[in-house]
Amino acid sequence: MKILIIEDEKTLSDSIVDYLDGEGHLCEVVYTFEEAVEKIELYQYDCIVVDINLPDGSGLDLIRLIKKRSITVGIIIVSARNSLDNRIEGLEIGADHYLTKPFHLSELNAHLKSIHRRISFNGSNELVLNEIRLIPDEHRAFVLENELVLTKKEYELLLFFISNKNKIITKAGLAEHLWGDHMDAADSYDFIYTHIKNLRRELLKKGCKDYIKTIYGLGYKFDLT
Amino acid sequence: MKILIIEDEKTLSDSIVDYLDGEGHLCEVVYTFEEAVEKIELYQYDCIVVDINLPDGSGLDLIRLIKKRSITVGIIIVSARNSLDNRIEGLEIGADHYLTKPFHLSELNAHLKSIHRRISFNGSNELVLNEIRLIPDEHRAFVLENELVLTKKEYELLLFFISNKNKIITKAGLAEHLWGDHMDAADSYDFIYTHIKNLRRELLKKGCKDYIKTIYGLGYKFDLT
DNA sequence: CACTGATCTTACGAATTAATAAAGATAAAG
DNA sequence: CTTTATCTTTATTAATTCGTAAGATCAGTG
Repeated sequence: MKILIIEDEKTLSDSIVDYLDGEGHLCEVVYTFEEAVEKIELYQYDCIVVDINLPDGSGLDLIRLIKKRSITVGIIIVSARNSLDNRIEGLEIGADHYLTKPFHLSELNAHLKSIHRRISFNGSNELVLNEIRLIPDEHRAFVLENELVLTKKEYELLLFFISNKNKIITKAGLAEHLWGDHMDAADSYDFIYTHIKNLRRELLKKGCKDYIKTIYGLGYKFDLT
Repeated sequence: MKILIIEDEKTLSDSIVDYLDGEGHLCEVVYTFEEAVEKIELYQYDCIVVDINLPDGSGLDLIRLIKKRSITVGIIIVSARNSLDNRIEGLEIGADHYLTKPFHLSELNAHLKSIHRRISFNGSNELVLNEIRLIPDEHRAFVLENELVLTKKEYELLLFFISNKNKIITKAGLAEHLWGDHMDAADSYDFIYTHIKNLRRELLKKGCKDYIKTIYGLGYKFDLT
């Protein structure tokens, strides 16, 4: 999942990022209310983890903004205050979970999983698309009953394709989502060819139609039409 | 989209162009205030990306000029200065977004997308014209339920026709919008015939009426009357 | 109706972009 | 520390698109 962390205590945000990276998520961090607003308006995240006490504003206001703009994103509030008021207010305006500092990172992770389940598949814990079936919890993928043998990048690639089915995805867009924003324009995206090729081969090997269409000069499209 | 980049640091402008080309945009670059004024008065752009510090003037003045002339164009400011003043002034006089150097190209792209959304369609993300339907976000076009198979140029051509429906379009006008300023006045525009023909054939193949009327001696018209 | 210039059509080659394979680098596991 | 798996780079081959050129056709004009 792509997660935005809004937390001004650098020690905490660092350790969150470390942990979630290890869990296979892609994290970005901002330290202020203002930065958060900008990020949220420009990019799409699966989930945000937001501290209520920010140096230049309240996390609750950020949530209000998100709801006003009808942005769909999982929301986990983190706060030192443990007042019941805050908790209730947070959940009332649309947050999904509330964590009181200090908390165990595994708690955060559990909440994330619950959000993941909710957004990825409606209740079920599988993601089915024609003959393809993903079990994100377990990082596994099937074509009918055959399990695909995928590396992490290949799995992420497939997941990204599936969650953007029928849309054209540029190589830069792929790079941004799978490799984060640490890419330079000078870099070439040649390695993507390799991953695409490997994913295609594995899908084909397990008897899957080639849904990954190349859009010459632009990118790729996972085409189910 | 057709985008004018006004940035005197050649390294930066080059990498911007590279990136945006990859995203399917058409870019032109100028390096000075004066050149920018000239371009803006002569041609039409969907968006400009303007550095505030230009060798012969201020990007802010350029924006003022644009507003004074009531030219409609998306404006993204790029600046090394991070003073709040500049930012506020830029946005106040009518810029849409502000980027502080250094920035990631994906950020710029996100801003462009937001502008694109605003100008392309009012709320909806489809562009419907009789039996033709465009989804600019996805670079796709349909005739009723049949998807058209178009190359980049063909798609752009169709989009340009549609956004200038019922207007006469000269070959020079077409060349300017689809090929930018990389054309010499001495060049002939014969290659346009080929693209027009290919587009017509694909439209016809998918059962579309021939809306592209030839105006002998003048150009073309996408005629819906 | 024939002439002229504009437009259409077709086919081909250069340039760009993508796919593949294999080697090298990096990271994870034993 | 060694081994293994995964990721990235590099080089080669294949595919697609764009634009050119040349001939055919069409519209306007005297």
